[in-house]
Amino acid sequence: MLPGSVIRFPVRISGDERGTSDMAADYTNLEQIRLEKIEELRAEGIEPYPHRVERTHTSVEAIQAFEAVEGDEQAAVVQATLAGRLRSMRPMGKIIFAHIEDGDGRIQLFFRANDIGEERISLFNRAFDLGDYIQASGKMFRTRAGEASLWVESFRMLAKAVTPLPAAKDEVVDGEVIQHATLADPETRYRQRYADLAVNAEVRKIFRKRAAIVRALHQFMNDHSFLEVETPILQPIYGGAAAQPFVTHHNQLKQDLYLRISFELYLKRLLVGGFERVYEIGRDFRNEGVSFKHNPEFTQLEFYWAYADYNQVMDLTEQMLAFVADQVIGQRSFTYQGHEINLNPPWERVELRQRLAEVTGIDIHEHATAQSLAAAMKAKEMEVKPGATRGKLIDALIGNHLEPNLIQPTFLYNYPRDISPLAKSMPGDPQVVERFEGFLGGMEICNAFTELNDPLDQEARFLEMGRDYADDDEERHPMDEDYLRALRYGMPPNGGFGMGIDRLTMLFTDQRSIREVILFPHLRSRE
RNA sequence: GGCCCCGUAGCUCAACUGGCAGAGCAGUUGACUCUUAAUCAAUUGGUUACAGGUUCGAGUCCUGUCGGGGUCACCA
Repeated sequence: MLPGSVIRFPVRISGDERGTSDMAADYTNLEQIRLEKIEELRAEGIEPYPHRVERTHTSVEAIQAFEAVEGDEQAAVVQATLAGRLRSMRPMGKIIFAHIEDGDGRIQLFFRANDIGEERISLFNRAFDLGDYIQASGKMFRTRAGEASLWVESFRMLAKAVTPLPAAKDEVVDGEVIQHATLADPETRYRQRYADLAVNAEVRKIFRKRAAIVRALHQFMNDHSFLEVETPILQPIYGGAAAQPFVTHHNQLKQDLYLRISFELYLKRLLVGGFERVYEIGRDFRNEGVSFKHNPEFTQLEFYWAYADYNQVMDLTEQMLAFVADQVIGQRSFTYQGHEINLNPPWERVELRQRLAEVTGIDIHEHATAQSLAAAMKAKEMEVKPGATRGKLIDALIGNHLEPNLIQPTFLYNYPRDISPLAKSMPGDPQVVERFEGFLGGMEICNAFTELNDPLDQEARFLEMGRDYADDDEERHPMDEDYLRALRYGMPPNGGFGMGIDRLTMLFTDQRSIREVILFPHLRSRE
């Protein structure tokens, strides 16, 4: 908070004032009761939000330490101070069983009036609620029911929760927490992700796995001598992909800027500068519709590899995903939406033209123009968007007829030139470029090509885009003069690669919606 | 943006063709010294997303708005 800035304190509303102020929180009955408990604690000289914690063990550490010496008469008892959030309470008169949850897991606490006095038992029952953070000290032991637990000698409040967690009850069976009537409404789960995470352990698992995936990718790239770099998110000219950008504005410079739609053009400038292998993992922003596989901001890995071509990039892609699988799930195969997917190299490699002919009966080689291809598609009763370029028609064929059925790892290669303005043409066939896309689980997850490093050809491609795309087509690539200047200094032959990390995470976590693998997915604002 | 579905207690869900808005869990009160979805008894809690309309009567039917989900378009 900056000095001098205005801080607005929420005001507690009661009685007739309820609902008349737009500034204060509106407390529910349940919250009112807990606010009263806070006052009660303070009245008894207990601070409900103390500064310091004296944790000695996490839940898992305490149980492990206990089990290591359990049954050994000579060994010292395990004394532990634990901290965590109250997740269950089972008071039985003058004893209480409760579970707290910490970052590692759950552990049971056992309170007995004989040890801590009826006063403390009563305080716990009166003023402590599910969701509160507490600290408890005592000795580890095993209950008659067989659960390693903490026999509490003292406890204190660490942070009182005002709002109850949106969960009813949990059951632990064989170490797995089974949720009974927990927070399920997707809207609330995404808008209040903190509550979702607090209550749904399997959601936390998804994001741990996501972190493991990103970690594995960093490790793989670093191990293969790729230099991690950071390039601008705010760009005066956007490029590197066919997408609409977000526009923002720099006040002092009086300049409009775009949020990047890809890293490509900046990373390739670095190859001009002499780095041979560079990569970046970061956020792209695309001003487009949202869907189960599109979020306005998403995470990508891009790398550029000097002296390699798209065939070598295909090989590296196979190794990379096998490595990620090994690191993250310890095996090469996993289930995605009921399909068994195996990431063992090699992937199926099939030429785009051949697979399109097999599936649709249309040989794109026989249709050199958009008109001809559109006619062939119409003859098969396929929908054809008026004004689409040949490349866009082919793209539609891929999306509608190939992609959904590409469940097992598959590379489609050799793409039409006009939707690949940054890829190098095939020797002897200028209408086809050395480009491939990788598919998994019916989704495209990566895109790569032998990068175009001929500055004159690149300039021609930019001009082609300008000619073939209508002035108001927002996907039209703007001419990037500075990028062309960079290419004129000479860029080594190289293979480039881009992969969506969100979609990869969907696959590894068996999630159908991208919102399940993004902590705070974009939602329309309320009102 | 088009079309379809949805929005009821803190959470999960009921409420037949329009007829007194309910349950489980959570909460509150009480009982209970090895429970673990603890149990038992009692009990609080609602502008049925919002704004209109039709009707003697609307959670239910109609119109609009807001939000979500799905799908198509767009798009990786």
